[in-house]
Order: sequence, then structure tokens, then C-alpha cells
Amino acid sequence: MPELPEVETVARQLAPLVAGRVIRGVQIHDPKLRQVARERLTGGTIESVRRIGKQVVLQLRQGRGVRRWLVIHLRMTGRLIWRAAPARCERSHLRLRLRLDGGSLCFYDLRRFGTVQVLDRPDGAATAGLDPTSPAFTARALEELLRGGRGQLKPWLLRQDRLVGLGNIYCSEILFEAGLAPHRAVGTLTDEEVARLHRTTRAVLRRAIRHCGTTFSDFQDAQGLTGSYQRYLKVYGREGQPCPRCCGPVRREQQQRSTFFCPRCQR
DNA sequence: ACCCTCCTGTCA
DNA sequence: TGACAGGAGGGT
Repeated sequence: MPELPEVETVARQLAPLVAGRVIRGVQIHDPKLRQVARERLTGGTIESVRRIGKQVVLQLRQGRGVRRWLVIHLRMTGRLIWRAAPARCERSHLRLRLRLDGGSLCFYDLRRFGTVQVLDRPDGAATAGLDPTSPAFTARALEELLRGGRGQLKPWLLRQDRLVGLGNIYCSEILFEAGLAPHRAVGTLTDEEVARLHRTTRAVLRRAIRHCGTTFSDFQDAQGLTGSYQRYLKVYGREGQPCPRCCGPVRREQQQRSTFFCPRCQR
């Protein structure tokens, strides 16, 4: 579930469910996460759940003003699910379980690419890139980021050190909305195109967040997310289907990862 | 800019 | 059996 809108959805759904709860125990089911068990999280209170980039950040208060941050990156297949007390936890692909008063916060991750860190400082979770949903993300800011940039537009957008939160789905969608070809050289964008890219980035993300993101293989967990933005995808995963604008076939290009676009509408 | 790798699963 | 999957770090 891991692009910005999905992670935002997870954080928003989780916050009211776990904020204020105390960690009573930590269970590790994946040797990769062993170090988390050594961090003595037990006794800490979850103060807040937020999204930073594509990460979910739980702020913990350990007592006497000591704060720590549990930073979870879901990568490709990570899921965070709250199980209220009487409910049993599904065990398959369960990697980490935080026993809280009143229930459990379960981290599932089929492919085990996800990461969990415990930090003493919140800025450890900070990413170098600008969050495209923040007020600081203006057309002007985007233009400055793009200035002097090299290479193609889509790989540029995928990197997390300039803008955070965009991944393979939303890059394709945003570029389609903006009418920009994925392989356009970054340096060749006109002011008007930059403005369009800025506008569509905000619009696509806002809309996706409103629909709780995109869910493909729809797990129907009680508290898991069931996003519906997949209904609104215009090019992603639609190779050969008609472009919503010109009705020509959507093209897919595969280098390392698939890119979907309309060669006629995107220049 | 292009590879591969970390994993496990599903689908053609 | 091989291709591919929402991410990202590493190497060349």
C-alpha cells in the first residue's frame, strides 16, 4: 500500500485507534526485526501517529518527558492493522506485534522489505525531500527543484530526495494528468508545464487521499485499508485500453518498473 | 542511466 | 517456468 496516499490513509486510520494506548509487550516474528525487541518499548505510550514521506511514525512517550519514535516503512507489501482485544491476530506474514492495552497493532509484510526503526530523535525519520501535500510545495518550489535537473521526468519524480511520497502508480497518473511524457527531459519543461505538473500532483494526491488510496489485492480486514482510488486510475495498469482523453491505446513501457502513459496526450 | 538485490506470492 | 508486483539501496 505504499505510496503517499496509502500511507497517509494508514496513519489517519490508525491514529484514533491507538493514540493514548500503552505498549504492554513487543513480539517479533521476523529475525530481521530483532533489534526492535531490544529497544524496551514496553511501558511507552503512543502519543501520535503521523506520516513522514512514505513512512508511518509513531511518537512514543516513555515517561519523564522521554520521547522516542517508531518509524515504519511499509515498502511493497507492509500493512499495519489494529486488532481490538478479543479479535484473533491473523498469523500469516505477521512480522511484528505490539500488544497495547485494548488490542494489538500488527505489522504484516509478505515480502519482508518493510523496515522498522526506533529513533531517539524525530528528525531521523525526516526525508530530504519536500512533501507535495504541504503548503511549502508551491509551483515556485517545484520549479526550483526542477531547475538544473537532468534525466527523465518519471525517474526524477520517483526519487525521494527532492519530493517525497510519489511511487510508480501516482507518477504515471500525475504525468498523464499533466500531459507530460514520462521520458521528457527534466530541463526542458516550460513554466507553464511546471505549473501544470504542480497542479496535477496536488490534485491527484488529494483525490487519492480522499478515496483512501489504491488497493489492488483487496484484503478486507476489519481495520485495514480498502482504498478505492484504483477505480479512478486512468493509465496505470491499463495497457492497451483506451486513453480516457483521446481513446488511443495506453502504452506500457518496462525498463525496471512499468510505466503507463498515452503517447498521444503526453508530450 | 542501467543493472541487481532484498523477499514471497500470483498469474499467464 | 518465467514475468511481474505499490520500494529503495547498492554497484557499475
